[in-house]
Amino acid sequence: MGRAPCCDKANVKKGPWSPEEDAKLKSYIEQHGTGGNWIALPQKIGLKRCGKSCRLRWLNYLRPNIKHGGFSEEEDNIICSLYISIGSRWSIIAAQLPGRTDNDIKNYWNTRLKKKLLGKQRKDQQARKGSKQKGTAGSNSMVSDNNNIINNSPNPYWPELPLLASAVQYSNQEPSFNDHASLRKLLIKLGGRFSHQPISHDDGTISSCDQLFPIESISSSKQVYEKDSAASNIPSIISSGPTVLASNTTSSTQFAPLLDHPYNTYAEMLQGDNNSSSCYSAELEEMVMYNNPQRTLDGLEFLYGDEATLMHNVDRNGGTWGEMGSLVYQPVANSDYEGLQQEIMPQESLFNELSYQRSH
DNA sequence: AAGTGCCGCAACCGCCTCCGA
DNA sequence: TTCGGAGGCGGTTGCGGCACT
Repeated sequence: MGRAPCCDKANVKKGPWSPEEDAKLKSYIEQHGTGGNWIALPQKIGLKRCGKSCRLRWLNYLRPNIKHGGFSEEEDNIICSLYISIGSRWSIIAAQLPGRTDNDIKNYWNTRLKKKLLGKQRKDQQARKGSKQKGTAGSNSMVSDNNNIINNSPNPYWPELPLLASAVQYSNQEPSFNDHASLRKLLIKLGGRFSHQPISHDDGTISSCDQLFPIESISSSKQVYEKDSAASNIPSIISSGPTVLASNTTSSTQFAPLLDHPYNTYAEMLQGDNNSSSCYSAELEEMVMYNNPQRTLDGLEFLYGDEATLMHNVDRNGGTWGEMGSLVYQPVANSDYEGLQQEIMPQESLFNELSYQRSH
């Protein structure tokens, strides 16, 4: 027994909208508004269209101040940053780009931005592999790629993200993510119930944590994360990896799911139970699904790294390949600057790529 | 000039959430 | 508390235009 259709499919026109239909819909809404009922609207104005179709047409094309195409560099940056932070929440991303619709941004991402980044990333990976073979000792490749940005940052513990620093300022428009505070406010607004939580460590110490957590996942994170399908109930704005959410405090940050993980930190998890290499990728994948069951970073698989690269990093660095996981997972407890550097690295890398693409 | 393949975009589909009865 | 309708959203599809052969 399927869901009842929202309209009579047989008597509804599909396909592209004609100028006449557009005009009818536009003039009616401009005069009377939607009346709070999209389903009834097409009958009122004599359109043989589904109410949902009318809504979509209005929101994406007919309403005033809609922009199409011509995405700016700032917009690219915002889209990428938010995609990394919250995944494919196009409506939320669109809300930060005045005049843009979620559909537009989604299309732009799928057809252009993703490919752009992917192409460059593959180049970089090949270059890295090449340089590793040459035996460039010790350093983490991602860190070395981005040392300049990090080292030039005024705050070594929380380097200003390029996006946040350069986010376009829209006057008289919706707030942009021009600072961490406003971003946090937005997330609170969107996600509702978040809390600042102290972190209890296994050694009995408690550290302040300025990360925002969904309250329900704090109080019962174990139960929540044991329910695979129910994991989607976790506000995914948090669960999908808001790296940019972390404040500029020097306190540790920790991701709620890890509180109940048998390992204290993600790095520890990687180091422990080192009995087979496959367990890393399996756990990685599982946690990706936990964090973002339906919204993995589609098209950004490169952010996880290919398995060869992954294993290579595990071997070389004794399991501290947090730079791979950090895009997908939350920052684990970090007390050292270098660790934090590694966590934010991939995001920096993306911005570098954007800049690179722009300049080539 | 015709055929073919690719790409981008508009629109649809179906699931999920919200809200009121 | 439950249920059903409507809105909202993200994923997917299909068509039209363009480039290439």
